[in-house]
Amino acid sequence: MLNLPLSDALEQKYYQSDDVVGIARDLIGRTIYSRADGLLTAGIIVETEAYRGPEDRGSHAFGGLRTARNEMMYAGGGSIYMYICYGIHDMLNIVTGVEGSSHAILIRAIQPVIGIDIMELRRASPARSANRLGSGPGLVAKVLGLGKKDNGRALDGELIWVGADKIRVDDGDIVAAPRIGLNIPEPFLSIPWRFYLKGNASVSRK
DNA sequence: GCGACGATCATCT
DNA sequence: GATGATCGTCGCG
Repeated sequence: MLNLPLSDALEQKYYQSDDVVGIARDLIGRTIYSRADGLLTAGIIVETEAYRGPEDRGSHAFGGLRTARNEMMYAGGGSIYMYICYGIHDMLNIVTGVEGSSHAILIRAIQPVIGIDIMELRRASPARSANRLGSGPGLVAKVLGLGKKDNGRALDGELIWVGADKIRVDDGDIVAAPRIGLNIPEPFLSIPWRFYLKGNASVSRK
């Protein structure tokens, strides 16, 4: 097995900013690592979506809603919020902001880097190519081996973390677009809080 | 390549 | 009882 150098985990301070949209954009090009099942997997984050706490109609915390499901959104930045969508898919979110602010970032797509063979085993049906293994929010959680059981885990380098290192990303290579799959009224529907790496083969299909 | 649709169930009303 | 921050398959031509 190749002994690749791993990037150290971003410090917790990184996640405390109130600018969830800025962090969602900054995460593009960083690597997310998982040791689920004791198996190392990692991928470059190439697509994210910001959900801005109580004032964003698309957020699970809109209006200050607080339930058993979204409780982790209020825990403060540096942990993950996981929930099940459509009864089938686990969604991986990174919580940001200070305690009580309830901002979160959905990781929509990763470009596989480490543990590609493991990711292929975790996929029920075979992907067309390695680049497509994590090209959608449900697939990201699946290939990283993460599920609702991991809700609230800290991004501290134990089970899961985002590396401090970042590949070079030109500002013009990040596209800002409306978020996917929401059924909400304007102006929230068209807010360009989805970010992705232009031309990258691992970005989710529209 | 693209649009339509069914799967499947935790969560909220 | 209705609904989703989705995905894979099917039919088309």
